[in-house]
Amino acid sequence: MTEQVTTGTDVNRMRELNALSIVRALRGNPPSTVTELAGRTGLSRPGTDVIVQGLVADGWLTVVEPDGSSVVGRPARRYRFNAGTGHVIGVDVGAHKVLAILADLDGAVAWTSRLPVDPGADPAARLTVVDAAIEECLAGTGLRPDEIWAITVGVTGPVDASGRTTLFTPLPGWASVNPPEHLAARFSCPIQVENDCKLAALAERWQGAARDADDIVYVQAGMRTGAGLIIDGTLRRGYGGAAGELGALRAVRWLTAPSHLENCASLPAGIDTDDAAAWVFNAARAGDKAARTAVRRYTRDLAVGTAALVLTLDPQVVVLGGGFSRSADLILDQLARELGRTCLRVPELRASTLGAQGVALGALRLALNEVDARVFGVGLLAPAAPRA
Amino acid sequence: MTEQVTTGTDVNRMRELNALSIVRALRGNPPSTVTELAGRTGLSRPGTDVIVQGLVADGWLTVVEPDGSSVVGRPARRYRFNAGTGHVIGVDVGAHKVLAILADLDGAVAWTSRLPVDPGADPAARLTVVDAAIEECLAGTGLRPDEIWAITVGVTGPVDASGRTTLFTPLPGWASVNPPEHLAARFSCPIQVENDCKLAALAERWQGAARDADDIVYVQAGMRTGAGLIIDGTLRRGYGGAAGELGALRAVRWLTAPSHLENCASLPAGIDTDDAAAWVFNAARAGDKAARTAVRRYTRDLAVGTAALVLTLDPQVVVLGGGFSRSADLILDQLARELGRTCLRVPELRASTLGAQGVALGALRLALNEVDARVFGVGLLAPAAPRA
DNA sequence: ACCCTTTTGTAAAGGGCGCAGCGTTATTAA
DNA sequence: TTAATAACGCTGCGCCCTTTACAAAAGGGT
Repeated sequence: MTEQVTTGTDVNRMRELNALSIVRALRGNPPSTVTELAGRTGLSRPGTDVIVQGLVADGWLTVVEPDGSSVVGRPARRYRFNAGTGHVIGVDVGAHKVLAILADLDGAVAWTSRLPVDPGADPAARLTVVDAAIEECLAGTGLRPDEIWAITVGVTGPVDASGRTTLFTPLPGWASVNPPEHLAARFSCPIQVENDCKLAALAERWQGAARDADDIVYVQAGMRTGAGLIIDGTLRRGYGGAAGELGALRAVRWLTAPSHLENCASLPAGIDTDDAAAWVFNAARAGDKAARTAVRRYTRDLAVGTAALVLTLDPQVVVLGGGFSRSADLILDQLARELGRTCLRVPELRASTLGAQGVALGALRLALNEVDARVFGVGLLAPAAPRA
Repeated sequence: MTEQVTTGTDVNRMRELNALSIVRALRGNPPSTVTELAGRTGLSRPGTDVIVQGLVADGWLTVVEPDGSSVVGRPARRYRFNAGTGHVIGVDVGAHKVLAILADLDGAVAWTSRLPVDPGADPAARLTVVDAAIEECLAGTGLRPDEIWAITVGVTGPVDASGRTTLFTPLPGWASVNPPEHLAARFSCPIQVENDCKLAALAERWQGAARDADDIVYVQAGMRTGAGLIIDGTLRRGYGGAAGELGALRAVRWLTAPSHLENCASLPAGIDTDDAAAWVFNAARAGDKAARTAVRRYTRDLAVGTAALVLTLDPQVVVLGGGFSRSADLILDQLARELGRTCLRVPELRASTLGAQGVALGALRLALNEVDARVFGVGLLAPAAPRA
């Protein structure tokens, strides 16, 4: 006997689907009237009204009493999706800082907390800073832990299905850490960990430079070089979560590319390693010969791996992000030329527009995706935090 | 005003969905009783019965009168999905041959036609052979053109959204040809063109070496080297249809890899170029030193691009196909070693099991996908050929 | 030969839902 | 004040699925 293959549609399920339909027609739109919702969903107006009343009773929707905006005729009540019913948190665990953002179900940011952390801090100390950043977000908004519906944490290095970074990570000692386990003590909602490049890619598609594209290669250009891939509108992780880790291949020269900047001949002594790249980019912009050469060599090496990604995936857009994307003006033109030499079809090249917030915003988006899948996926649940 | 976002579910649509549900629960299963279908779909037995009777009346299902297989109780009528209601054709347009396969909606092969074609034939001559191969399939099965529900044609070179191979193609003059336009004169069903590597990848997942995997890199190893990518269970084409064309990147050495075989020192004079590779593989298997070196060098170059694909996509399985996959025994071990050196996580390596039929079978699968999406996608239509 | 068990086939009753239609209500323009 | 407009809200209708019940068709045992 075969297992249950497809789920038949009951008459109750139909109403559930229609309720979901109405919520989806309202989310991301300004407050709407029942007539508008009926038009968008294709349902009849009386039917829509009944469902809307039910959603109001459940707390998903709230009434907005009519303002004077109607032209003629009886002014309609408008309904608004109650984005404040639930909240999510996205965290970026970087080498020098922890950035936590708290937002409602529409993704509207309610609080941001940025705390410094010592690059050499051990995992326990780093997790303590994560806790503190999250705590600040809760305190700032007055929310309780059980009012958080999902949390996503962004870290460097590939993340496997269990939320661990087993393969490697630049953060000291981090491989043995399991952040979901740590956070589960305080939060019972779904908690995910994801690679920072992948999250930044997600953010660029959500609110950044690639809002219009479904096939995106995001290249993180910084002291570490990485990539995040969005294919057919969805973030792709690969079977073991290591998709985009092309930098591990010696031949693509991503590992050594930043050394061109660090070893620039005209670099004055005494500049910190972390500031060297910025100095070289500025010098190149000012016309310094050696700096221009260093940037050219860096870009040439960056282009090797980028070309491999472009030829493999044929994306619509390549987004250049990471710390060096502030100097995209120095990189993009040459990158385009190099790609033009090697690629069959050169995609659009764009610079990231999100800056340092990219990873945290991507974490937010992934947390929202989790909520969407659980709460708005199959049927419409009562408004409450999903359990992990 | 926003456009219609989600489609509300009417009570009629519910029955449509349930009918679809039942068809899906029956397809790919042996003939089933109403009770079994009710169990699989979660619908009630009487309700299921009503829908099944409707599907029989529409011609989607046929009754199988009870045999003596029941153990106890009244023997049940069994129902069977009428796979013969429609048929699809998959065509592989190669340099030396055209292979056409005709199958029913279950993918059961009903006729195969393989016709030789001169490697130097111009596009018109090649299309004539395609027509002839299709004609043989129709004649062999006694089907009329309007009983074909979808056709897919596999060609070498990247295929863009319009079905043209504008970027490049190894077939002489082929860039200016639009096979769908040609076939549309005789067939009004949907006609697609797709790259041969992508189709072969599809076939390996359907009936070949990677039936269990959702993340697959298919590498076609032959006189031309190419790749097809299946990510999260779906064939990915890229924004311009050029996904997987990594071979165009000089640095990955796929273009020149076969030359190691062609230029093998121990190759006797007078051997045809097309047979050279096979000779070298045989010689290597027999212990010939120069041949073993040639194979080793070939595999080393093949591994460069394969590593790039694996690191980019982190697939579960890499399938080695193409003409050289007959000699996978000589290639796979070394390929695994090379990948182990460069990749974070080495996927399973498997040899293709479909041989020369791969591309045509993949074309068949893509045609079936088209039918599934159109006829079994949103609702259940009457059993008739969809229009292009 | 008969009855009992098991499972299928079929008919009738019941309930939920969305739709169409129409009267009611609230507001603006004249 | 009246007409026009558009949203609100109620009632009856039809459809679909479910539950319940009963008849029909086998096999097995007495």
